[in-house]
Amino acid sequence: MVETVRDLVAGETPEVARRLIGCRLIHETEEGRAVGRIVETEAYLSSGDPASHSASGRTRRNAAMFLAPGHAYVYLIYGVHHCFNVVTAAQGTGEAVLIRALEPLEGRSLMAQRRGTDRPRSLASGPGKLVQAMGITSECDGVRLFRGALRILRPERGWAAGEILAGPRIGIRKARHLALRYYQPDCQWRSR
DNA sequence: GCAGGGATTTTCT
DNA sequence: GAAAATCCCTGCG
Repeated sequence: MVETVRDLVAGETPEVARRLIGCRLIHETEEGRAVGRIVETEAYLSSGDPASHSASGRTRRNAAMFLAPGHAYVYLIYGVHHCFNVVTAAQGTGEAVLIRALEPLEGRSLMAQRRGTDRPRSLASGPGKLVQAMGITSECDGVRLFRGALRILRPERGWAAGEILAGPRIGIRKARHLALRYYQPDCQWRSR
């Protein structure tokens, strides 16, 4: 039985990706507090996964991916957007779970302000969107997600996940045959 | 509703 | 030189 977030993120990465669905991501800043429920994730592994940033070793960008489980890995993609990951596996391994979409729970007006839109479905339905909505920046790269301003909470007591499916990851060319994306088919808040 | 293209950093070939 | 774990705007139906 998983009791804490620390336990949760220390397991096998694909299993962690599945278990993060339903957990909440919270960020408290001077602007206010924003909370979202994780509804879509992707696992990135350290071996047999050429799509993973850790596939060709450690660089300055991916260094946080090699920290202990429960750290954040935030990186810039396409030179424009940032993506948020939860580091998994043992320190030095290089595995993580990309958070792809959130259901906005608290601070929706703050999210709308940060996103520049009032459309609820556009607030956090994509990895770049949720980073913007939550006010996550590159300064969050490498922070621990247990007790700080940015942290993960387990699902509320009594909350139950619906059906969770695994399928190909989005936006990659390599390793398309691996079913490492986890999502709820009936969820209106996922990216697609 | 859908296709196409631009923005712009990091890394690898 | 090109591709990449993306998003938004435009143009066209």
